[in-house]
Amino acid sequence: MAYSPIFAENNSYLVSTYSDHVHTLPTPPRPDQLRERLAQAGLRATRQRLLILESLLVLPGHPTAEQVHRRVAGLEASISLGTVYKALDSFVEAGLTRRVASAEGASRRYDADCTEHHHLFCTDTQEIIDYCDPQLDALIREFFAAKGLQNFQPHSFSLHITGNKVSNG
Amino acid sequence: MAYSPIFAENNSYLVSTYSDHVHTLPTPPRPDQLRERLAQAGLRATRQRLLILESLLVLPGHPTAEQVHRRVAGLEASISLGTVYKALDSFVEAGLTRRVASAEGASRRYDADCTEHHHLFCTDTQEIIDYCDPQLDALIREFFAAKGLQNFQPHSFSLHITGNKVSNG
DNA sequence: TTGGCTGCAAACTTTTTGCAGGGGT
DNA sequence: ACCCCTGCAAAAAGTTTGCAGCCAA
Repeated sequence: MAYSPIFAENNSYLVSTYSDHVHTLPTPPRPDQLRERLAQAGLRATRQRLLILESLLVLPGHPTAEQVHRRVAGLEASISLGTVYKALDSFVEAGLTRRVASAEGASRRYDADCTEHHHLFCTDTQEIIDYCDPQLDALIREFFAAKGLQNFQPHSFSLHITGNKVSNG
Repeated sequence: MAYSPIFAENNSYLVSTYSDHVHTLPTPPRPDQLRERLAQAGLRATRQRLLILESLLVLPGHPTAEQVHRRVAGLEASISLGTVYKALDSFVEAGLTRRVASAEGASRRYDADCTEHHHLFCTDTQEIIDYCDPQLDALIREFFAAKGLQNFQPHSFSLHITGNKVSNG
């Protein structure tokens, strides 16, 4: 069973990573890797941005700007929430980060993982769980390759699976 | 080709209905049908709620509270935006309405269609297009029936397809 | 050195809340 | 008649913006 432990961020949403194939807990990336990613995106590697990007990669799940700010502020006392918003906007524009589609919750959520993946929404706990499955990806791509969509060219697919965790599935 | 005309609501998102199988433009429901739906949900059929529910069903796509309010206010001069919010909350809680997951846009969007369907996100026009395909539903359900998810019981699936409209797909 | 980035604070948008009064059942 | 629902307005929550100064390239 590939199921990660659950992390709590205050009393907000719980998030974890769920994959039938690989299970990778976020590994804190090395500073030079962060610099590299920022440089490739054409963004300056300031202290703040390094911490913001690292937080995005490290924080379990799909943090809000507020949550990113909380973590960064813990490491670097005086960072402004406005800076976090501006940085996240830049990241999204540069393709470094995605905004996550979610129906619940007031705040926008961000995901540093720009690779294709799916989401499990637990109705009980409000968790948003990442789900990776190349087999499923292939199935969907084959379906649309065979069937096609008139007048629409699909680029990426993300399946939203709503349900709830059970003790034994 | 089953492709509906596109509707504009001011200069906000364009929305239309897209289905490979059936193409139904929202038909204004009869008042007694609206009453029925509210009664079944255990909600009082006030003038305001009838108009709000009707607007949800009639407005093309996935309107925000603001958009619902604009339409209702056009028919019933003095309705409060707060009332729209409260009513929509009740509807969601009663299962009459869903909140739509979306990454873009500041405001929450609502969908009176609680049947299972999927969404096309056009990166060019920002449209959110409904997509119905029982064949796709079956494919996904079969996949998870066969493969299963450990520790998770799926209830519903919604595929988010990002791409863009083309003149000839 | 220079222009992008930061901090701060004000403004703005969206959503929630409290309460008195009205209308559905 | 009861009490859920509405209107109003204030407040809370979330996000954007403007500008002076700073710092990465």
